[in-house]
Amino acid sequence: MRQKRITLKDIARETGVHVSTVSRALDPVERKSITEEVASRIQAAADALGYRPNRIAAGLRTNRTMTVGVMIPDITNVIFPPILRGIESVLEPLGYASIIVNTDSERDRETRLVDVLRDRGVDGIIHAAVLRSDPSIARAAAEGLPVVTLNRKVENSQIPYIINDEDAGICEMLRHLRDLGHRDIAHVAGPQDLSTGQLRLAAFRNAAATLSLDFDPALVATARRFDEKEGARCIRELLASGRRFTAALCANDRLALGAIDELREHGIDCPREISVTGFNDMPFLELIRPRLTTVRILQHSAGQTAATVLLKLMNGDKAEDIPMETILPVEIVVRESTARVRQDDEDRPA
Amino acid sequence: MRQKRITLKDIARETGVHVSTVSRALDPVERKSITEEVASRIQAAADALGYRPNRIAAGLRTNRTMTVGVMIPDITNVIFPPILRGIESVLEPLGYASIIVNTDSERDRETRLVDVLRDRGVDGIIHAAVLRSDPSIARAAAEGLPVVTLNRKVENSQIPYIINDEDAGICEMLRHLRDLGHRDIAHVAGPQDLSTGQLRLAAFRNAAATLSLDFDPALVATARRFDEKEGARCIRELLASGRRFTAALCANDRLALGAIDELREHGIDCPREISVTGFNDMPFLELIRPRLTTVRILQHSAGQTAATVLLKLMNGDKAEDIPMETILPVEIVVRESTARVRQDDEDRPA
DNA sequence: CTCATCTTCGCAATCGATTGCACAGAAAGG
DNA sequence: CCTTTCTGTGCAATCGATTGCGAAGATGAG
Repeated sequence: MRQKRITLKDIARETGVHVSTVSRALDPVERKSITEEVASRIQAAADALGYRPNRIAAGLRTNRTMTVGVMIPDITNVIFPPILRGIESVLEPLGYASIIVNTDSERDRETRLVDVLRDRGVDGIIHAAVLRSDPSIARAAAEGLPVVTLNRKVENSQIPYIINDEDAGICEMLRHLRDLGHRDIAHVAGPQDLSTGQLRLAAFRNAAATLSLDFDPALVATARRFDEKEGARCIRELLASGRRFTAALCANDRLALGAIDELREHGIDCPREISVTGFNDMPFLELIRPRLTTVRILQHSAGQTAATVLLKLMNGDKAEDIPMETILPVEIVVRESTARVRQDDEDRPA
Repeated sequence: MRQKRITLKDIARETGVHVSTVSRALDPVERKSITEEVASRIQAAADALGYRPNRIAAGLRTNRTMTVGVMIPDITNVIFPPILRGIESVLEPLGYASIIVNTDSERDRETRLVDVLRDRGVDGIIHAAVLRSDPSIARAAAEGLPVVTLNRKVENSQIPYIINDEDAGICEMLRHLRDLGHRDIAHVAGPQDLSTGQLRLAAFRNAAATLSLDFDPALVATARRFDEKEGARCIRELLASGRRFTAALCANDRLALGAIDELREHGIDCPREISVTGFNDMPFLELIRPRLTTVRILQHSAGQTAATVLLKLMNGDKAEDIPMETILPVEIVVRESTARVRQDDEDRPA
């Protein structure tokens, strides 16, 4: 049979004091307003009975559930689990638990899930979904719910955001390719309805300008999803266009892996004939040949940072203590999928 | 400013009825005990005001939170996210949310997290952790909390469990190797304090007997963790032992991948000289050469099944309607890492 | 037309913890 | 020794929804 829980009332009966006294004695901050002797007697009784506070009841009264909501597109996407561990690493020791929901990047799901989280009384939300617009989360934030976004910013809002320095990552990567002698560099862009896809394309364009490289719209192929199949399709498209290119900078690792596979199908060797780069540095990359040159993102610290900012928000810290924008550094990791452009390619006039 | 929530009381005031009437009108099952006209008036008011029930308050009264706890070793392990999606796919449509915790396979963490979940009043727990013993979860179940375990059973308990037919998987794989002419087959075993590691070693031994193959303890190397590095180390160990083997059946994919890499380091080709097999069929395997022959586990359906059984438990279904044991089928997927044993090897007398 | 039966709804208790306020007794000050 | 100020504890309301019970009012049977 289901054991009935020990409540404050039980302890009160046991120790002969009022439940409010018990409540105070067990609260670390209120405890000092209670005679030490009484407090420790209560503490002892609580321990003896195996008292465990009922967070539901406390939550009803205090309106704090010590729970946060985390919204991500899809947990099976390998970049998210490390983020979640990062979040957990700062929140869990403080007694917070998190409810994780997958939006599958569908707008109506996203809207519904925001409500689901609010109904459950979460104290705050970390929003790592990637749709480029979503009124529901903005509304929630406007109504006072602590919210931070990860990997993207919500326009026209006061929502703090944490992003990776993707601009710098793309730029460094492009510089790396340029330094290897590449001039005709294609971009396999991600879906343009996802913030990551759009941001990285913009970054690519900017980086080209910064490095005084030509930006040729014909050398941009846009994927419909972030997967290998689309990476392959984009490369086919680029190849079919007849435009010459010696390198392809892809908007993420999976696109790059698909691209390399497809090149191989066409008898084109990476990196000897065409260099390919990825983005994210997902796990297991070391095991796939050629080992992919990519941009490493600090997923774990991104999660930690998001959690830290959310905490400040939930604590009601002063606005000036809350960083509205956090840009995390990225680094390029050079492996085997990029190589110096071939002499005959390099010599041939553009 | 934080908007104050609409409560039943607000609707009651608005419609001129008692809050209990409102409560009933909004409850799909109680609704029929209310005049249709009143009910729809209340419904309209609720919609107009944008009423959202406070699950915390309901939870306090009913002692049901519509929340389940899910315990896994580590979310960054690629086999767990599909399980979680499977769980979600059955629970979420019914209004349940899940709190996911990572145990890191540490006993004290596991114990503590069970309490964390209970304090939050979860209605049930799906326990996919892998330690071979853990009194805390058994105690929770004994006290009446609905619990099901995934991937392992808890001895001496009435806890329903869902497992994959690993015995069959190992046996089929061994048969596959035997059919390819292999006779000297090594086993790279997983950690023996984890149920998966232990189960698969036992399965290997049984399968050898079933197939009348020799089981040579000297051809078993035991990994301390389920990762590539340990797979490599085990292969080194086997190679160093001087015992001859033409195939290595590994307890999971990562061990297998490490093994193949290490063989390559030693100038040994897989599959030409030594065949290697994995277990789990994790994502991205298709991208790694040689493509690994492995055992596919239905992670998603395992999650679904666990959730379904947990639901029955939480609904208080009759004991005979609750399957205590569910064994999910597995299938071997033959790719490139296994090949027929070489003639000279085959001919050479054992 | 009366009494029994049903429907429909209101009343109030309840879940367990928190917290503003009141009050009693002790310590302090004059 | 009496007032004033603390200090420690009790009292009771509160958070919002649920639900057993009872009381009107409606309906029906006789």
